[in-house]
Amino acid sequence: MRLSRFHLATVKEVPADAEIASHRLMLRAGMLRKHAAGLYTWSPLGLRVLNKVENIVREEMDRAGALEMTMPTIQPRELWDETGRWQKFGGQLLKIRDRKEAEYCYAPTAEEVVTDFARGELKSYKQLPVNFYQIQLKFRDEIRPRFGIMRAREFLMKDAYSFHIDEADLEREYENMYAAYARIFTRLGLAFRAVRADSGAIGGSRSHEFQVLADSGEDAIAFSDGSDYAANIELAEALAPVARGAAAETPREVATPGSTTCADVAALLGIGIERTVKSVCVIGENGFVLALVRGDHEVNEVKLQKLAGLADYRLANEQEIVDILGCRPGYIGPIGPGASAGNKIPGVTVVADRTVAAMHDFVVGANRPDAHIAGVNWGRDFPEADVVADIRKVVAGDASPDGHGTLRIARGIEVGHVFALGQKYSEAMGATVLDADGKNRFMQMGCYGIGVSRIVAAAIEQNHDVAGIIWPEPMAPWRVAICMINPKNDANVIAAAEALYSELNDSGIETVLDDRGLRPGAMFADIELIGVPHRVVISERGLAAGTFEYRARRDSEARQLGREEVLNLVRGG
RNA sequence: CGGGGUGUAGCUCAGUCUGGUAGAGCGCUACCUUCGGGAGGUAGAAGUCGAAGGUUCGAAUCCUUUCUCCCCGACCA
Repeated sequence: MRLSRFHLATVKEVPADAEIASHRLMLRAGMLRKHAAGLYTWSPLGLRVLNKVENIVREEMDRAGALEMTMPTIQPRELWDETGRWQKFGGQLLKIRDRKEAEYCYAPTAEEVVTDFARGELKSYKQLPVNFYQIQLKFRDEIRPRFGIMRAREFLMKDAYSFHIDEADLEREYENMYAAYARIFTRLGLAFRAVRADSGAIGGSRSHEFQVLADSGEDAIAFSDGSDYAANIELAEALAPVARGAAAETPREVATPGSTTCADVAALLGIGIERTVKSVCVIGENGFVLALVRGDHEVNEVKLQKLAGLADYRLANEQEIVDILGCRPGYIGPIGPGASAGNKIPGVTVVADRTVAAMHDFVVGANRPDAHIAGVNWGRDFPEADVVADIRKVVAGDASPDGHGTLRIARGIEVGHVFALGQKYSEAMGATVLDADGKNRFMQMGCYGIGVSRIVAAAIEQNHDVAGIIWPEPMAPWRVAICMINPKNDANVIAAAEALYSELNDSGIETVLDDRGLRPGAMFADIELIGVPHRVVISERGLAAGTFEYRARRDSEARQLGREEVLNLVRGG
């Protein structure tokens, strides 16, 4: 490609609200232009990169035996009613009507359509297993699109769906896809980690997310320093602590005016925050629930949702708290007015984190303004909790759930997800095949997603410097850039550049020739910003000395080298 | 969904409080000088000031309505 014929549209300034590196750099490099919240045009430069990612994903999916196809982006309501997801998917589902007022949605995913396809096509176990996939735009009406293409509303996704006669074969394909994903992200040159993920209310057998490690990631992941354990923090188990210690103190009310947080109370009393307990008020199916975690811990919403009656819980508002506990937030606790073992607070279910259930001689809110009670103990000063469960987020330093090592916390960008669905969709939609005994059986299903467009942003988060993007070679728009210095002054510069350009392209190395006639500084700035891995500079000076200048994007200095040396470097990678 | 902010030239933003008829930098066009790290000069083109309504002799500026985009927030009591 000659840059004079390409639409390279770099800019120096970007909107102040582009906050993370990948968003800023994609805008500055002219890869993206926004039209509305979460809706972007991919420029020719952006698309070159996106296509690189897409092709690697396609190659590895094909290699893993999956079959590419394409399904409609506009999908009829009837199919979504079969699984109940027309309602359950919520506000992220974009619903539209045609001229006859018939209802459709723009696909956020394609389980319904692929299952509809499969139940029509697949009649015998002999046709199984099979794995269908597509690479296609999806639309999810995100509450808050942000970070450019990282969390856009319209995005490019590879979605695959596999069908099996039994769980064992689903398990085999799950492993197959897991391995294919690892190959894809390795080939793309990304630092990633596969982590156990929440399988949600769907109740599938297993689920793993592939997370690209980056401080700007929206997900938190926990991993052990002593084993290969890694999980999304939503899922990571906090191990049950050792048995509760014996009560040593007696309860005493302490005045804590203005101290509404555990940290405030601990500081006021001169004790460690790990001796305080935090009370969170939520409303579940069966009414008011007081969830207790240690003062320095946080409630894990996903874990809490899994408890009976809390699937659709919400936080209580201040009025509800006052009505039930007779006290405003800040001084809430599990102790009723009488402070005795038999004294339950009417209408309140107490759910204690396992860590809290093992505490003794601790501090809780008094359910009276400006007061806490210190030195309290379970079963003596108030009843044992109605439910004891793991409801807290793990923190760095917790023991690893597999018993080996301690946990650390890192941030990640979810770029892939593999999921064993089981029979959720095949049952809901009646997708059966005849087995070897001539009996109808619901197919076992798996689904496997990759955020193709998100990978582009994630790669930039991991690979950039002050000058711009540093593409991993497999996704670079071009492998080599040739820059000419003052070509107008010396026809030999043009001749040498053209010759090298032809030779590289002819040998299959994607090369861009900067023939725009810019001054060197502007030219170098552009080539660095768009992240081309190898740069060759051809100048009158260099030709006189019989050398080209070579610099890899990650190098700090350029080198003057002979033509053959440059060719070897550029080819060798 | 709640709270806050924003909208002026292709881009980034001043100007709005205190009403008087449109500005800067970058980019773009032409020419001159430059030419190894985003050059300098000269001359230009370019905006129904988000939209609608109102107040006023006069509105980017004040008032009302509405839309857009952005940020913060479930909350840790």
